[in-house]
Amino acid sequence: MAVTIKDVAKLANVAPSTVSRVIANNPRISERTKQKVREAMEQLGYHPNFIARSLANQSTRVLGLVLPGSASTFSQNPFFPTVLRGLSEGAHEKQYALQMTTGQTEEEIYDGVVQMVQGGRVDGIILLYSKVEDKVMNYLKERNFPFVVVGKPYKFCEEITHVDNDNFRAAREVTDYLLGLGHDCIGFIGGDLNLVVTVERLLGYEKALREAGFDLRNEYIIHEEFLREGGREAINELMQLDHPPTALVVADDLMALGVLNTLDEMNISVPDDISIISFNNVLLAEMSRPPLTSVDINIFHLGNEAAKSLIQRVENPKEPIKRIIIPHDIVKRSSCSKLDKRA
Amino acid sequence: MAVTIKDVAKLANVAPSTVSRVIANNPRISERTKQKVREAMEQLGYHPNFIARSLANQSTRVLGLVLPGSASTFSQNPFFPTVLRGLSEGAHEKQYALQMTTGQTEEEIYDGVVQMVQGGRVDGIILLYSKVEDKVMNYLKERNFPFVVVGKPYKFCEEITHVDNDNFRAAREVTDYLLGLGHDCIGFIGGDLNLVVTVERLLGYEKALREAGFDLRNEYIIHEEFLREGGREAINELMQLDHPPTALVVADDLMALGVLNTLDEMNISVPDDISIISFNNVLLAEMSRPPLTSVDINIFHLGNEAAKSLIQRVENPKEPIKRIIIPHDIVKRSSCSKLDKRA
DNA sequence: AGTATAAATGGAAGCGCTTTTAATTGGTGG
DNA sequence: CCACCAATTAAAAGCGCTTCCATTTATACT
Repeated sequence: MAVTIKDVAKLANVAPSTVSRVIANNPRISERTKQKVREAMEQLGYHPNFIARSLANQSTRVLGLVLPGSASTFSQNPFFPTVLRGLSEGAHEKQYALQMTTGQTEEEIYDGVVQMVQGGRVDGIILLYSKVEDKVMNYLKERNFPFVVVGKPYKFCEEITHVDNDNFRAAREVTDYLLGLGHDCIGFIGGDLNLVVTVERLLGYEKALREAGFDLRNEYIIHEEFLREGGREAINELMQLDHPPTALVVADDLMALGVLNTLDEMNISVPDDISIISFNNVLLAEMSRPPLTSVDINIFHLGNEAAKSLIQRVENPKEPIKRIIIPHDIVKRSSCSKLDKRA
Repeated sequence: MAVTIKDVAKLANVAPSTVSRVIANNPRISERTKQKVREAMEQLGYHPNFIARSLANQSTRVLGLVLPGSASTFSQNPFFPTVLRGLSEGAHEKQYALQMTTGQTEEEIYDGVVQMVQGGRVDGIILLYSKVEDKVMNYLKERNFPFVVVGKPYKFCEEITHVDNDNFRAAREVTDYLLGLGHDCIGFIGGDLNLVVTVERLLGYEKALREAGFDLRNEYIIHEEFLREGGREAINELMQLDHPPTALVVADDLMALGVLNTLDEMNISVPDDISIISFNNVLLAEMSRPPLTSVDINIFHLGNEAAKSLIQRVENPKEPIKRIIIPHDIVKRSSCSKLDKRA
């Protein structure tokens, strides 16, 4: 059995309560006693037991993380480790630990969250995704358990603290940018429509086109998590149209890489034949050929702010609901060019 | 305050201890009582408090995860989310949760581990890297705290349960493969030499060359975490040699992508001018141009087995030390070709 | 000196659960 | 009809810590 507060107390000739106060650096204990107790702790190699402390305090200093189901893009997308780093640093600063739910199906994940919450394992929860109808989010909201979402909640946006980019605006800007380059046939390739981020980006794209006076063409919009096989055909179809798009807005760098790849096979050159702009600006955006023009969404900050604001909320339940928008910016590389009007 | 075991006991008209036994499904409780108690639990929406249980049991059912420092490759490498998925599924099966240490510097990470261990936060620890001299590993080994490492421990390999690929052999096979394609000038591009995996792969490469009767040429070996700028120059230098290599063994897909990119800029064609083979076979290996021939190391299994064997160890301290080798296989795509001897 | 007051520390209860030990019950067989 | 045993269930202690309340000790002020 490890050394406990009692052992320290005995050695230092004080009461356990005094030792506890020394740990908390309670001002009601004299410096002399503190010193004495600290020496005893040192000597015995004492480390406070977190579990016992948690039980007494009714607080664990642990934040729960909920990842989207395993099958999703996440499992290979560098987005993930990067937010995690942000979260991790934010949590560490305030001495919080991170714990993840594990589970493959949606149901398993939900159960995991319930366990975390009702089992008192965590003080707060971070949702690393935002889906259109999400059981987990509803549950947390109903119980009024402290949580933040990374992304924009589908509903009750004003009532849920979240940190997100302005994806709508970003998509508009990006589309405008392509428009500005002279493109008038612009396609959109997005991910899972159940994810709010996809929806937002799509809406921004549509808005920009409409504002510029263009009709939306359904054939120009492709949805799928088609990082692999699926993509090939989709792109193929797209390029077989009478007026194939001369530019594409792609909702994610990893997807864009797939698109790049497929286009190359089809002998379509980027950016000469078609321009591509994508989102996230992960490392590989810079390593692809051509390097991708991509919207840097500041993934690290997304995570970092999420952790920080959750902790605030946990430590002060009266903390008001917040919506934190992380700025984005377009990093121009070589995947977009002016439309050559000769065609 | 949440509903406790006492509330349930009161409602069911039994003692708290009985409720506890019902939770554990203790055979000493009659079916009739169990039923009664379960109904009460249901009615009150009772969920056991994990913290209290952990305190009483001296066991948390939480596994600690130690990631390499944030600056490392990890933060953008899809390796990470994939092992995590493997770990996560392995842990979930046995109802364990995962908790991460957070910390940027090596010192911070070490402190985090000590907190986890001495603070009784976790029952076991998984090291997601293996460095040449690792304070954390030494600490865990010394304390005889249950842990496994993903990768091969630098020292005490026989005394530490670990799960790894046979990277030495894989590198040899890969090099032999290139040799078999007629290449006789083969370069090696590796990551951080402090990581055991880099060393192993390098050794395998060297061994293969020596066995084939070639001298090792230092100019052919590049080390750096040069995913970005650094890489450019290194490759440049390499290709300026009198006899530039006609094939490269690259220690990681992400690196290989960078290399591919740089070579393209230099107008060197893969695989016509130079063949490339890399490791890990993450998704982007398949999405690069040309698609990379890569060693699939079964990242998911690496994580999965790590979780499973740690849990075994935790639940049975007498469990013998194990070394688990996950099989690898070379996935041939289009980045390697026979050497054209015309040159 | 004597009491009021503040400062410092000790004692004990309690956080929610498990587990050991004790008590109760209902059958059995002599 | 009662001692005796197995089967159930209850009571209480304990996990290591915090914190409320009580007690002691030092300091100040009449």
